[in-house]
Amino acid sequence: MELLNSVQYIWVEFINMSIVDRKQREKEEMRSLILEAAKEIFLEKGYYETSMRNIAERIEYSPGTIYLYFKEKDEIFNALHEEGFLKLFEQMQTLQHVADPFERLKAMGKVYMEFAKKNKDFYDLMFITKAPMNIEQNRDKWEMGCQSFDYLQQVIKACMNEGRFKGKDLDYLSFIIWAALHGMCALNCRDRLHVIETKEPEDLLDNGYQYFVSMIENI
Amino acid sequence: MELLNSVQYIWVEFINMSIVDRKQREKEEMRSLILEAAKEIFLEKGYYETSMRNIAERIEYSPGTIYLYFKEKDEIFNALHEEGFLKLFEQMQTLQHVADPFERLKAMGKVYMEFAKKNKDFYDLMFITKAPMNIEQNRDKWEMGCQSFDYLQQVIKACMNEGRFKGKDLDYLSFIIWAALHGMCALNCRDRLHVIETKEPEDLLDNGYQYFVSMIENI
Amino acid sequence: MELLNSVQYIWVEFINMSIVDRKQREKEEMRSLILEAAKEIFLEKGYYETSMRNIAERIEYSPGTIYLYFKEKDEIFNALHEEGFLKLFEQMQTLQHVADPFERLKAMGKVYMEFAKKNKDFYDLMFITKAPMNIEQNRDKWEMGCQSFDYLQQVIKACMNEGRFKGKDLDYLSFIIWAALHGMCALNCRDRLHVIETKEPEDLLDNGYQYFVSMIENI
Amino acid sequence: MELLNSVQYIWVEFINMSIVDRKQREKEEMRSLILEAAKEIFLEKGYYETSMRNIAERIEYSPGTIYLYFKEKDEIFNALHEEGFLKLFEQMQTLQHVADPFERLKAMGKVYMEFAKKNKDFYDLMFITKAPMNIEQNRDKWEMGCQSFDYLQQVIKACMNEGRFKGKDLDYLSFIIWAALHGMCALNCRDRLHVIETKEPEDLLDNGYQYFVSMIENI
DNA sequence: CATGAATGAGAGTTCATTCAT
DNA sequence: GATGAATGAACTCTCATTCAT
Repeated sequence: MELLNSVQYIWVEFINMSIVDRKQREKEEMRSLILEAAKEIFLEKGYYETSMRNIAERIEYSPGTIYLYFKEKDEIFNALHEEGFLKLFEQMQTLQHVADPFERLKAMGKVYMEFAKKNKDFYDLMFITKAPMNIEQNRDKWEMGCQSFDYLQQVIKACMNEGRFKGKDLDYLSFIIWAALHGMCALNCRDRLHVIETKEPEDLLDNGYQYFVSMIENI
Repeated sequence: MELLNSVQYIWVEFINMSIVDRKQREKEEMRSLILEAAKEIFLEKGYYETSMRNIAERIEYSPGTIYLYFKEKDEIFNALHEEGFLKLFEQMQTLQHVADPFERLKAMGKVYMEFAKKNKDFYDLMFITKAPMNIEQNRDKWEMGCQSFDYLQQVIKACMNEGRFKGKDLDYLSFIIWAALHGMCALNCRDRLHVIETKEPEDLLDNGYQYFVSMIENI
Repeated sequence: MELLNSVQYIWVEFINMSIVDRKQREKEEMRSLILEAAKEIFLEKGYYETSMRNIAERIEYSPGTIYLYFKEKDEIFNALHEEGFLKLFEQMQTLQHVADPFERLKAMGKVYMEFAKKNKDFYDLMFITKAPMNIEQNRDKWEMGCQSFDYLQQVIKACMNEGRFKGKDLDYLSFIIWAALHGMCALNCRDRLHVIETKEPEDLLDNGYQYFVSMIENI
Repeated sequence: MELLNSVQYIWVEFINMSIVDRKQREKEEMRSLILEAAKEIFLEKGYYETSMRNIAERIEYSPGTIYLYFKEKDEIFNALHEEGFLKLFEQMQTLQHVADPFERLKAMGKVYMEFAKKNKDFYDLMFITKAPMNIEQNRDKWEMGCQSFDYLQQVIKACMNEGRFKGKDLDYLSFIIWAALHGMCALNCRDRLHVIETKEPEDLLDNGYQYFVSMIENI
């Protein structure tokens, strides 16, 4: 009898666990659903034209529902912002095995540009959008941006330790490298590449990267 | 009698002409007045804080009046967009006396960056903002952008004719040059330079330009 | 000819004046319309249940229209508050010819109660409602309340100067006199008089006033 | 066999009864828990800041749960209203040993005012708030108010039987007495005592009571 | 030509209440 | 019995735009 009770108890616990799990999972799924919709609309219309109502309509829920998952509009954008950086970090992880620092630097540039090409929405949000965020969120936001930049600087420093970029200042150098990449990505994000009518955007970005490499090799 | 009629007719026509002229002139003046006000507010507060009411208040007319001169809000911003390009063109004019094409290219870069530094909001509107504009307006917009780019390409071509940038493709080269400059300006415009905590934005831009020069000298 | 011009000028001025006047008048009328509606709804439902939408619906205008006449919800209530006090002051004016201070005090009580009986809505707003108002508005609000109370105190002081209310403190005395009147008015305003089932509210107030008089005669 | 069945039946009934009892008891406990939380929040923040969610959070149940014990928000406030009267009654109980009716009347006034001072929000709810309650609830509400008033009248009648308040009408007299007390309490509740800048609210209420006593002694 | 009153649509947000689980 | 996700209606307030005058 006692054994039976024990078994029953464990069984019930197991059931409960799986219910809790499912709820948890559903909650996560809903958050993702909202974030996905927000991201889409954001890309289409920009920060200011993206409304809570828009997002709610797209996912076919009532506006109030969103507030069960996010405290306020900015929290959504903050979450997207973070998600974007995590995604970028993740893709940068693949470069850990590249031993030579300059090779790694070039590979980073490639990864960065590929990310920007494939995730225009995220890229826009992370590096272009000027959204009014409250202080606390802003700090977090900067933190991820700073981390990214710090990582770039470490790699460039490693290059310098190996004798590259002689006589250059780390900050200025990092800045122009980042800016050159960002310039290409940003022009693409905001559809300015059509100005160059004789080449396709895709083509421009790919060859732009090659020229970028040639630039940092000779600077 | 007939002669008299003819004379009268011509006279009246003349009068009418001058009235039409005056009306035309006044119309232009009013448009300028509105644009000026819109520009001021826009430069102070940015696109989304600039409302038709704001503009009307500043010029001390009623909101409705603006609609007699501009079909809609975006038409005003389109006009500002144009004004921005004219301003940039104008500043580029000062370089006409620079004979050596490479010197001119470098000077252009400087002018471009100074413009972006001193007119953050114009620059934003011209090269970053993804404004909700209708097709017709968009065409005009592209035109000015294309003109700018064409001019850049001409100068680069002149450099190539002098033996610079051997083996490079004009389009790709123009693109990376533009992108590098734009990258720096855009990061500044959207307040991303604070990520680099050890240097001031002003300083970064100035030295970034120097490194940019060094890059295009060695590419 | 000059005379004619002068006459024309005056005539046109006259016309313009009357147009300006009419506009002014219409503006005032609209404000009154809004205030009237707000007052009604306020009396029916109280401060918190009175919404801008309610008010707009009642006057059959769009919600936005109200904002052309009042900056925000509280401004409406502030205006009503002020209007109420002005009305009360006005009715108090009729007592200026009452020379004897005690007679005037009693008359004031009567006027006060009549005001409360006939303007339950205003009275409620002025002396019962606890609305969240911003500081600036609050000061104005208190000012009118203080003025009222000061006036009451002056009259009571005059009575004391004539030998009445011997040995009493002016503040406490003023307070209990005001409170006794307010108590009757407030119970009426919030429909508590039905608790006394054997008398009609009207009757209670009238005779309550008589008993009040008898109280202050003998205190 | 039949006997056995009977016994079984009774036994089962007994068991059921006790289950029903327990359920009943638990239900009561839950109601109390909710009311207690509602009261706390209500006393802290007032009616309009008290939301069903607040209450649910405080007792660590879900909002839906509350609806198993109360049909709607107002039912909770009705219950609180009742509790307020019970509390007041209870405090009045302490006066049962005061034999002399006039002494008791004066003591009642003191208790009433102390209650209002110490339980501003209860007092507000009981005697000032114009709550949006349905008819049935309203009847209950009146009942308690009427009981209170009846009790006051009984005491005053006893005074009259002893020769006090000669020639006065019971209803009018009860009314003015109640009103005088209520006036002081209500002005305090709704923060109007600050109008009297030279005295503290506490002080005003205490001395106001003394003057009230002096009034009913001499009426 | 100019007005300015008015609108309608929409913004972010809150909350009492319901209901499938 | 309890949950908590979801809703729908409400809130205050803003703004581009229209239109009778």
